[in-house]
Amino acid sequence: MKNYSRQREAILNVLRSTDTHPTASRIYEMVQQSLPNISLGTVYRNLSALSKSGEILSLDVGDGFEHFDGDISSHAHLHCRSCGCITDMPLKGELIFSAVQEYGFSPDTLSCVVYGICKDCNQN
Amino acid sequence: MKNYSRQREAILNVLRSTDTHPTASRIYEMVQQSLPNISLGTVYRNLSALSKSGEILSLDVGDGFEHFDGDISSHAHLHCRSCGCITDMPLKGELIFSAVQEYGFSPDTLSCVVYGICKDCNQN
DNA sequence: CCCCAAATCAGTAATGATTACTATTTTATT
DNA sequence: AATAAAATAGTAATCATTACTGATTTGGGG
Repeated sequence: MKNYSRQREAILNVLRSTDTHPTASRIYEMVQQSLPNISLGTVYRNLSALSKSGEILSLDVGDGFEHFDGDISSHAHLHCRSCGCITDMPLKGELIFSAVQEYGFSPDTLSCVVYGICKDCNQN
Repeated sequence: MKNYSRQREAILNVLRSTDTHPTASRIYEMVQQSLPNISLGTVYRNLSALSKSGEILSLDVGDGFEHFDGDISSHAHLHCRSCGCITDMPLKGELIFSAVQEYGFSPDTLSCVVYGICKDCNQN
């Protein structure tokens, strides 16, 4: 049996059933629908544990909030300076990873954030 | 005449004469050597202005601190999980930028952070 | 089924990087 | 020199995140 608490399962479920990149407090709100008594500290603690174990990704786009991503496949993030949205884009990390190794650096994770204006904001 | 204050000039000089990626409070310490009475708020305000105007880069590696970079040429950052150092690596952004545009996204800045273990930490 | 120890929790308090505020000083122009 | 606008030093406030504490849950024997 997995050594997961109900709380941790619920957090993981929330993250795996969205393609948004919610913050801790947004995740807190979403998990409250199935576990009304969960505490914010529990959300933070489990997000930290899941991130450390590699089951989820932590993402920092410089807006003052830590964002989380249940999709750990290799992809880049497009962050809109206007509306703040974060969208995914496939990205092969091999090229960058091999270049990195020439520096004696052993890579484990790649975080690629492109800043700009998203499609919707461009049209409005 | 540039509408730069002495304080802003000093901050820019500090950033352009190092290849480290200092935090605001480290920059504060460094600038104090030439301007002992500068205040931390002034450092933050000018870093924010310089970053907005594109003269410097703001960099977030997820260690809880905002880092700043006086080198605005296209390059990736290698962040060591062991010692916390940040080193530069040349990176052509064209490939990623052109892919991004297929999403209707207008890119202006690319932030690429590779996490792992640096050369020195690998040897110790 | 019951006990126990380890893990996790809910709730709250503390932390600390960053931002906001205010009275003063500097700067640019006339 | 006078004036108005901009920037500053110093301090107070903000708020996302982390730490803490006593209670609850969990799993493994006996």
